[in-house]
Amino acid sequence: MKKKKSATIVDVAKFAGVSIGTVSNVLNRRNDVPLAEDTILKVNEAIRQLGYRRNAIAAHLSRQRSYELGMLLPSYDDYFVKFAGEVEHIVLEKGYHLSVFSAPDKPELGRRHLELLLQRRVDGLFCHGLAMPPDTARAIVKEGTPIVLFNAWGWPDDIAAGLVNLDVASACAEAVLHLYEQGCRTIVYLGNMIAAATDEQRRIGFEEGIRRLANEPIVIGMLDSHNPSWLKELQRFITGDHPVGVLGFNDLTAFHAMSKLLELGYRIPEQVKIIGINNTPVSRLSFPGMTSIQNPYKLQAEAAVRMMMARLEGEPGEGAIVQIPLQLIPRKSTER
Amino acid sequence: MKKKKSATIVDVAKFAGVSIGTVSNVLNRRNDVPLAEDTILKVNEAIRQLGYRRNAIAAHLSRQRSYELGMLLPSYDDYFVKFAGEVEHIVLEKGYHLSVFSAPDKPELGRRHLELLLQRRVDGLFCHGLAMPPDTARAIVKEGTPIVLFNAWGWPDDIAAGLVNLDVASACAEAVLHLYEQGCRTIVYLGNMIAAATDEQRRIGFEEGIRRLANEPIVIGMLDSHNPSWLKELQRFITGDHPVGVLGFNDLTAFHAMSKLLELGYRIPEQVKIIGINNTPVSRLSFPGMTSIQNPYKLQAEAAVRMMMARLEGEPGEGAIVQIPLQLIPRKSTER
DNA sequence: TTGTATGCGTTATCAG
DNA sequence: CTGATAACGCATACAA
Repeated sequence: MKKKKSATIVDVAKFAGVSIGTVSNVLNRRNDVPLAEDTILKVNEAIRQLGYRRNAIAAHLSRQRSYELGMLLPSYDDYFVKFAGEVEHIVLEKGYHLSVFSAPDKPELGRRHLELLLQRRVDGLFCHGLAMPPDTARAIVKEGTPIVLFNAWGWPDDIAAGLVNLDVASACAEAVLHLYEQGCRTIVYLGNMIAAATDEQRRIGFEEGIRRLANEPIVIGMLDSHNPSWLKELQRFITGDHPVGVLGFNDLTAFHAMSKLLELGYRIPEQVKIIGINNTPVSRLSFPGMTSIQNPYKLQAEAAVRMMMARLEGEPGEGAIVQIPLQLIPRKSTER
Repeated sequence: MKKKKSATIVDVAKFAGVSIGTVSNVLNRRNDVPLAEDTILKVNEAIRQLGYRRNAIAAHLSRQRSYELGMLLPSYDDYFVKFAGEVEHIVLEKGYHLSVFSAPDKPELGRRHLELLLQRRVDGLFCHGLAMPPDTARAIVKEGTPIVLFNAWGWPDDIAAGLVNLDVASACAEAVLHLYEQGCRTIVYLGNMIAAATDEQRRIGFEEGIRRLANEPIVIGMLDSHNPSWLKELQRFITGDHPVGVLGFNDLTAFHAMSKLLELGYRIPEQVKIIGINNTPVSRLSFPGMTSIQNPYKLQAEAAVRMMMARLEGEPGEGAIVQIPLQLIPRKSTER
């Protein structure tokens, strides 16, 4: 119950009848230091008996490395959590600890998180493009802490140790084409102006898709789900000649639209076809099943960690840029 | 770019022309040590100029406290993430850092996480009842690290510094009554045998609700969503005389059932009424809107942190037990 | 009010 | 192969 002080390396050394340096050596199994089989046994036995547990704080101070990595997220949304979980898992295998923070639209809170991480002397930072302004990032890197950015579209590429962007734009363009192929002649993007930078990529892709359809007679619409009249405006597009295609900001936005339309009596996919983004459980479980865009967070996590490790354990090297492709998952909501 | 070594307290002292002890004093603004206004200014100026940032690792080693708290989760499900985020936010205000881990049904991974946290000398642990076996918890507490348990139903109450359980059982009982009041004379629980301990609480509450209806002529059913035939079995309950009430393991399970039934042509809420648990966005956005049970994660987080802080900063005290009430949110899916 | 000295638990260097 | 010993950066009694 009381703060019973735990055994230290000194206790172990005493118990095993060896010196503290030796204990440290068997603890860290350093390959350039040969060890007697017998010593190892003695030390391990002492560790067991005393219930010794290495003090990571002291080790980190001595080593001048924290073996901690930080991650700054804009929110704890489904996709980010999965990404973070994946990164956590991978870096754990490599002996690192991941500290995750999110600062939902609170710049001031974000700075506090960052300061905390920096005070903890994290060895590196994974950072979403929305979670930190570019010049802050540049300053941190200049002071020696590598940063791997993800989903930082439009950032200057001289800042980070790496840049891992989802190719959302291409996926959205593909989605537009898919809607066209399924018979839509009116295609609408239902966005989210609050999440500006994220929204922009979807818009860019949407417009790119439209551009590829330049010679076709289609009507396009750009709506925003934070505008109270989005539903009314959406209804105006539904004329009856052709099905209307809707690409939502994410699965939830798309699902919201689908529910509202069903409630109003529209038939999906006959009158309206809908596509979401992120392929969350709701898109799979809804009726009708909702076409969505799979977000390969695992791939992205692997790429991000690879970059971080290259910087941490290898050469400084160039900051690589990687585009992660997404995949359209067709379901009932866009069938012909 | 290079690992430019950052300024230390020594540099600051030199620059300000004071001693290192003084710098430490102004840094920590200890109230039993008086300071000259002038010294404070000089030191702060030096800190600014040198871009000094305190090394938390060294401070923690010296203080013999890590100001880090750990959290062990069974998964990164929506509810847990929100709870964790809330705890993180609250403890941050109090100067603590929260490290969250999840070990989706991997006992071995869970042990590694725990070991890591212990090596980092966390000051305390928040732990879900599913994330650690009771005797492990007991051993840790005996060695001096306080544990606050949450959703650890059925745990012996002598272990932890505190126990914060959601009163899921009562909420489920209430849900059963709600279904009855809305006209259901057949009431079915659609569970999840994989999440045994969690499922059990729902079962207990469901059965308690049924018991209160002991004098009424009702048919009850217990199904499991992991049994491939759950949907067929559920259909058998739908005879047409009265609406059938379904309580799902969580929103997703309930939503899944609702979608499947809609697909088969059943009408909701006329023929089947459905209740989910957790009140996630999908329950609000679905059509028809799905009645759900609100999980007050913020309340629970506050209670958990309060207990932890009492143990950390105050007296050892008794391990309190708190039951957090949940709230039924009625929507279309259970209307008469 | 400020400075000095010691300790925190490890790692790493370098003689034995 | 093993054992002293000096960092690591800071906090804190205690002396001045």
